[in-house]
Amino acid sequence: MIKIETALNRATMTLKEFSALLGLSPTTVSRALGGYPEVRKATRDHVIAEAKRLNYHPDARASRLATGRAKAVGHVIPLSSGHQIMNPVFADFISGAGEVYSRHDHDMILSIVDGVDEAASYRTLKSKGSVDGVIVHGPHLNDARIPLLQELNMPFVVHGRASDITTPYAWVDVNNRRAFARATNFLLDFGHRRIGLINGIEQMDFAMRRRRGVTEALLARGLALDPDLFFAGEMTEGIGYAAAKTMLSLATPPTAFIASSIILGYGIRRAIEEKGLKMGRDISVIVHDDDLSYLKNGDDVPIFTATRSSVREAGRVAAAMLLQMIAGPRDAPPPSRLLEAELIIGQSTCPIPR
Amino acid sequence: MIKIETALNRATMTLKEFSALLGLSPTTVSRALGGYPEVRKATRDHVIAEAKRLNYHPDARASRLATGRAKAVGHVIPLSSGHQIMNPVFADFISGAGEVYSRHDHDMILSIVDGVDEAASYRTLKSKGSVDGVIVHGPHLNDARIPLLQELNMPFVVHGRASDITTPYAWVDVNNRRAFARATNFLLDFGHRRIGLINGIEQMDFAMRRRRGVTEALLARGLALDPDLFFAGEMTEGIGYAAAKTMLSLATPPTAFIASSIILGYGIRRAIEEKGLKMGRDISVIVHDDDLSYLKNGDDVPIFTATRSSVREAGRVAAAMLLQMIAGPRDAPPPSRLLEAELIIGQSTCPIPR
DNA sequence: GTGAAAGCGCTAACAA
DNA sequence: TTGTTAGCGCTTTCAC
Repeated sequence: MIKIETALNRATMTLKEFSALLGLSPTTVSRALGGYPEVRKATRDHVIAEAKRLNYHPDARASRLATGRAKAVGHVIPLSSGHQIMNPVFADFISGAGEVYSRHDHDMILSIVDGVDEAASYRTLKSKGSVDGVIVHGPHLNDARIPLLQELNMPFVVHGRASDITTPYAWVDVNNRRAFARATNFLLDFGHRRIGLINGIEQMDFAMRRRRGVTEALLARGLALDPDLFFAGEMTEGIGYAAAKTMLSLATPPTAFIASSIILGYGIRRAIEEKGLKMGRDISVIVHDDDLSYLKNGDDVPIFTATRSSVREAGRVAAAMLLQMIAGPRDAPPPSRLLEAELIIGQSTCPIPR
Repeated sequence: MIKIETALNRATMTLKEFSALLGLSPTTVSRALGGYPEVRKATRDHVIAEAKRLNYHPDARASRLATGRAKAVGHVIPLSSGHQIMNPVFADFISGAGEVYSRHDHDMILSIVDGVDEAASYRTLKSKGSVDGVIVHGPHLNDARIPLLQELNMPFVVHGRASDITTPYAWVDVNNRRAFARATNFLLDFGHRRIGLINGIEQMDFAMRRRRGVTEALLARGLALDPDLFFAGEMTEGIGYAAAKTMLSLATPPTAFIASSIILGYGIRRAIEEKGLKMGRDISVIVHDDDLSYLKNGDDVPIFTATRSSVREAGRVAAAMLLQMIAGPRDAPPPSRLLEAELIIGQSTCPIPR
């Protein structure tokens, strides 16, 4: 009795206390809250209303132990690729995924694992049981995490793909190859022949696909990607600037650029203007970017043409996919989705090459 | 017996199985692994070695229930301020905090709560018990989360401060006021008198402090901040561009700018160059930025002068503080740290105003 | 439709 | 120093 009195004055309450308060058994209350069918509607409604009124929430620690499910999903960021988490694209993805998790009452756990013994980190993750599944970020062409997670029988969804891996696995990716082929064709149609490509590091699967999109489009018109007009590196302003500057100093400089990120684009613009040229008049620039949020809300950035797709949406899709894999049978074939990138044409592309 | 045989072939093992394997009691093993003193060194070493060899890790769900501690920290991001998570500064902070958590075997939980009923979200968080404490991001001047968390008796550390709140609470902040006062003095010393300030939204505590730093420095020389030379808004490229463009069109335009973020800086540069002016020659720009990682690794961005401080370090400090609060007595006075921002002077500041 | 009771795998008194 | 035992708060058979 005393217990019940005090329960109301505590920040938190147990199922036993709460059910005693309602004059019901813990079992019934648990079932009512858990959405199990074998409860009378009136009972359920009453339980739910009272839970809300008294702010009762089942202790997540206890239900995790009892069910054996963590109700949590891990997003693992290798510390080595420190740039990964800094990436606004990553933040957007996470934010989309987070929406889905909170809708399904799952936690999102961000683990920064130091690359030293990545395999061990995943083994630990599995055996501690604090997540039911993971999202794999920034896959390399032949990413070791994929076979590892398969071996551990840990459900996972890859954001992107690992082209060198042939066994089936679940992934969600944006059609990078196509987006870059389109951008290239767009420039080619306007007569550009010398197109500079400034890309991300090519161990990353997405960067490789983007280059392939460019080369394929060139090839289709009997052209090849001039090594002098190609650069792959970190996607920073400084790198974009340096790469563009070098290319612009060539005997026959490019008449257009394709850049793998908006940040590279800022650098490229700097190099162009330093040469006394003007973007959109003297030289075309197409910037690929996956939904960079600080260019949203009515920003007027006419000097960029962007190929954008909602990475946030990709996050939502991947999260939903993973939750389904966790809930459903483990032997279902891995679902995957290829999202088409949206192509936005702005004012900066000059129709006629200089 | 059979149980033990199979345990080795399973992905995961219980304490009971593991301890039986070693011929010890579960208690002893638990103590050895948990670092409790009352275990013979030889025993502990053996247990640790075997745990490693057999990849035994205690089930986190069970230990959470048994101890009543979640071994997890929450970072709550209001969805309303969607820009929050997109922010590279936020990513850096998170990454620093994450380092500390993984060193202390704590999980980092990212919750995206929809701003609709934020209070309820925190109550739920508390009563579900899936975190031991939280980090509060992006505080407003009079942030409602602070009294709420205090009422809930949930340990928390604020990244930044809420100036209108007088009750003591734990926070970690960069000295924004001083950084901006310094930047202002720097420009004033070179003779600048018309300095444009392009700031973040002023409900955010950091933005208010930055403006205060500027006005105080001006005031100390008998000057005031001209309303025409002040703009506060979202920190996007487009906003920076628009604000700078407006100011540059004034009858007496500014001879220098101070910008609250590198992204604003990119926009300001665009406006300047569009006017046919050149940064660092015709006009000075000082950009404040908290360790924007994509300007790191040897980037050569001479046109920016930046006041930088390691937000990553702030993340580390805040995380360590919170872990200590969780572990220690609840009645200790809240610790707080004011980190000084590093001032980096580059080549873009022209000594003589135009 | 509801309740009693037995775990989930660990930790922490208390004993030895 | 080690082991025995009783929970932590929930879910889930199994009876009623």
